[in-house]
Amino acid sequence: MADTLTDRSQKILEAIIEEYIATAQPVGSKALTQNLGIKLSPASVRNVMAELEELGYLASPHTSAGRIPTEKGYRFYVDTLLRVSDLDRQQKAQIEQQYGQHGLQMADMLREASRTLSSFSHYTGLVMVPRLKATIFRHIEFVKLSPRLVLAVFVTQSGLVQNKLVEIDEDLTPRELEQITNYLNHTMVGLSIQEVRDRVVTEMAHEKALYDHLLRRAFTLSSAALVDETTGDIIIEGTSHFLEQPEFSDLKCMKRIVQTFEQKSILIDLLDRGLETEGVQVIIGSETEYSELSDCSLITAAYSGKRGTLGTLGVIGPNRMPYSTIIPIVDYTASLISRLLDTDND
Amino acid sequence: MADTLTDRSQKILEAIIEEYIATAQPVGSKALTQNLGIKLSPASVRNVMAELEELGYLASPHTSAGRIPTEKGYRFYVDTLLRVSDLDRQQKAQIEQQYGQHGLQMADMLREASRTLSSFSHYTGLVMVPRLKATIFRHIEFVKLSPRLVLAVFVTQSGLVQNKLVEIDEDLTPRELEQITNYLNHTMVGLSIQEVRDRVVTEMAHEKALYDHLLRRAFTLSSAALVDETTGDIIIEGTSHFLEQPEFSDLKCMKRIVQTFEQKSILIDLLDRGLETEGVQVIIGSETEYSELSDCSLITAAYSGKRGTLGTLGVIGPNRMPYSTIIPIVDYTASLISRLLDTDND
DNA sequence: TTTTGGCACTCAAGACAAAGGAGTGCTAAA
DNA sequence: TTTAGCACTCCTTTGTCTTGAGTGCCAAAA
Repeated sequence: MADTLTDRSQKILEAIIEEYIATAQPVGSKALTQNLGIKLSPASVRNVMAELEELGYLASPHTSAGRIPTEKGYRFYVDTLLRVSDLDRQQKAQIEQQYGQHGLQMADMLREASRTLSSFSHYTGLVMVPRLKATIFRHIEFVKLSPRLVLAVFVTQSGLVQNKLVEIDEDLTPRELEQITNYLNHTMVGLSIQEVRDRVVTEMAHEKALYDHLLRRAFTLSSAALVDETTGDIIIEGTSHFLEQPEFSDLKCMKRIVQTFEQKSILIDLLDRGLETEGVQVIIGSETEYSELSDCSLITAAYSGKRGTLGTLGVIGPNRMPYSTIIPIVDYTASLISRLLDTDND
Repeated sequence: MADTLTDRSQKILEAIIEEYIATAQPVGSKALTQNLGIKLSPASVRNVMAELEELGYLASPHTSAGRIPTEKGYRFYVDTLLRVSDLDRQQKAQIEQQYGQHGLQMADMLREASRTLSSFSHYTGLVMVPRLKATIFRHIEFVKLSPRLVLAVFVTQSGLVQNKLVEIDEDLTPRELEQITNYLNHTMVGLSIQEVRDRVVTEMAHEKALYDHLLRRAFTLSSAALVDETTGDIIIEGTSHFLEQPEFSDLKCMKRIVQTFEQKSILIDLLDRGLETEGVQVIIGSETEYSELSDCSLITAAYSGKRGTLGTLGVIGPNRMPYSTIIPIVDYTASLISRLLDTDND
């Protein structure tokens, strides 16, 4: 019972998985020999199917139903059997078109990416908003809201605007605020947030800074403003596609998934995992390590700006997803976003 | 057959509606006389029920089921029968607590409001983000992203940050941008956006401005930056609560509603309607004038900042909603948000 | 005149049995 | 090694029957 499948077994497994993906119905031996390209008798196919079930690639819901793929089956399919083709020119153009018209503000672009992912895949689109940490300083501005409250508005290299309320201990005059702003904008521009933070830390340690009142305040303010919210954020579009999936017609199960989406934190964690990975990543069912999503799969890819990875995006749907069509969509969207972020502003 | 109901009819109608709201089951004559406070025989109740059905307040799904309220029934209930009590001290404290911990950035606060509305009502929370038009100028900042592209970052009185990409015809030096920024921030602070726009228009018409290069540019830039996006935005939380409602167990119908939510535009329109209304507004079923939402009701209220109404918020759920408990929640949340926006920054 | 008890009627929902069918596993023959 | 045949399983569908909740109406009671 070698773990390597014969060519024939693989062909049959592939046919079963693809048929199941298309129909959501257990696949029987007869269907395989009749409509799908299997040139064997049903009986032979049955033998192979029994073997595949033995090995854990298939399962049968009950005796007299056909077979459905297991997670292991999907995993093997994705790793070994699947050939993903590139999108053809027309599809690429269609996707690209979604972004063309817009004024292309960063946040809008990411939202549009999520929409596009959803509508082209017919599943749910996910886009992670870049972490502050991963971005590059372009501009910071402090707006005084009340004597002790300052709104820090921070613009990244790629045009993303983040803002944060900062409480301060001592009142600052508008003049002082302006000086601080100018100082920071001159010294920090072009640095990554990580570098900015390092700089602030080292300079603060430096004795000289302690004597310069203004400098000290500048550093205090900026370090408060640039604290990374550990939460991160994520743009989800097309949750309603889940309602189309027959596997989730059970309302209880459906609700658990939608609630998981609303809560976001789990999805953020899953998207985070793709940050360090090159290319498209597929997470199937329990590989998510969350029981809430044990029937869901994710297809993710990282996108990047000028200097390294900014975030990830992808699609989530049931395990039974047409991987061969969705993987290129995710892949292309990620590279498109990367390109747009790169060329847009320099 | 007068359209005015007798006292007795009203009592029975009220009991039926409240029972139906609680159980989602058609209400029969027996149940009314046994458990609910109706001191009549089932037969008498039946007579009244037949009459109420005749008048259009009730309907029967089929002969041998009880009665369920019609839209007209709910409308009469909300307008005439319903006595809403204030929230008690404890509930108010509980709601307030949700905002206490936060750093209370405007956007976060609105999101939190939507969450709170949803979790306290067990339905779906809606919060409309203030329209630019309704806000008051506090600060504007231009960040140059590329030679022809400027990011305008605009902070409102209440600390809401909006930003917008502006394309410009001619290159501006950082120095010029800074001057423009300073000029606008000095002259426009405290004005409503409407006033700022008026001002820009009149000044532009003024001959003098035409000769002042910088001034002209300042006005061009600011008018471009302050164009009101007609779209508006809305924060929706707790869509998953819809999955709990037995009336939407039909997936087809469920999906239509969730898609309507995702699209947002219809909800924006509905929330817009509450802008000019004082107090809590209830929109029942087909009063929405959207067939997609013909089985949904909204409870909305406007919230306001220092100077007049900023936006609306509310709850959407099935027609069968416990209006008596939700109306005070919406009402209190609206006033709480108004208070927070008022006191927070001055 | 209003209320109530009685009674026949309706209709959805649930239980049960029978039939149908899709698919399997196994065995023996090709 | 493949395939045809066959018994077996078990879900699904269909039809029938029963049950029960609730109604409408009528005649008697208040």
